[in-house]
Amino acid sequence: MDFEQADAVNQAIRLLSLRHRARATALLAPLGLYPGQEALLLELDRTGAMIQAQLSEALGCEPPSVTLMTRKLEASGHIRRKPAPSDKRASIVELTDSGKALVDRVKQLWCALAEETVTGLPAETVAELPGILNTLTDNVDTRRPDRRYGLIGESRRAGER
Amino acid sequence: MDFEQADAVNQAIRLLSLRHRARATALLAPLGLYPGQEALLLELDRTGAMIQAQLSEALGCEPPSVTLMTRKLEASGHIRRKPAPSDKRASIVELTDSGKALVDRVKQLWCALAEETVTGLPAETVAELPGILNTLTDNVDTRRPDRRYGLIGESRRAGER
DNA sequence: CACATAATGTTATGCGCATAACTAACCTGT
DNA sequence: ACAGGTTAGTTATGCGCATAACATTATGTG
Repeated sequence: MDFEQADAVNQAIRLLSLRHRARATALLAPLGLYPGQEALLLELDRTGAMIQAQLSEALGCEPPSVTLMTRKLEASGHIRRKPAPSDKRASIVELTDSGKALVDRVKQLWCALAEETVTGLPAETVAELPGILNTLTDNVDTRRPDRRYGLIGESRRAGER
Repeated sequence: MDFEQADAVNQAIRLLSLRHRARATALLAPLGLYPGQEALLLELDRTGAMIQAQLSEALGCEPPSVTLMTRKLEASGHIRRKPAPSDKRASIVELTDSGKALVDRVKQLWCALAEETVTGLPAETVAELPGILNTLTDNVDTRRPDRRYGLIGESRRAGER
């Protein structure tokens, strides 16, 4: 692969990151949320109460990031943290009523953003999109155990058909 | 579009952003570069010396970000800033010899990263990838003049075939 | 059981990126 | 020629994310 093509790919990913995040920031601001926080709320809504370590795993970010996110979301009243009875180190995170209400609004925004994002693409491409993006992600993922070699069959991730 | 699909798209973009950037960070670290800086160097290599405002435009980030990036790259000796003769407000940014040497190494890394990223995708998909990503980007781009409606024909960006 | 090792979470620090507020220089139009 | 608006750049501040270093609790093995 020559540099032109490589740069086209890398640059496109970089710009998409910037713009998609910027758009998400703008949409979430009226709800008093910063980007990244919505992912935490949605995960709690999807899976239910869980420990921070699980959140870190699910969100794909490091424990210190989760510490800060949970602290801020707790301060704004959308989540609650309580000690885990079975493990004195861990704290269980769950949505408050305020948080549950917010999630509904976030879901709407999320649909609007996704539709806006894929506008103009053929339906077929849209259908393949999550799979393609997840493949790209897995290819550069150094967090999960290295399954970059010997990946058998399809890579599977949340949201894939 | 229902929430499941929407979330699959948004989440995939978010994770790809995180992982691709993380991988770029790891690859650039041995060169003493942080992610984002490589884009500035590559742009200078591609287009030649330019003013910060043009860099801001080309990189798709805000002027204050360019101020900091240029300051750090200047401190590490890869670029040089000198006053523009025709405009006392502006400063011209250009690569130093050290910077030019670095660019060659960055280009190699960039090719390796892109190849790693698209591993396992059919060649046809790889060929369409920059176009798809640029469409997504344009769809959520609030920076450029709003061409989200009435976009005629193809959206064109650097690197598109 | 004791002790080494692992896992959970926190604090400190640093980078990229953003917005807001500001200065200095450069146009315009009248 | 000068008043008003625009543009180039900077500083200050804040968020998300990362890594490093640390304290605390769990756990598995001698």
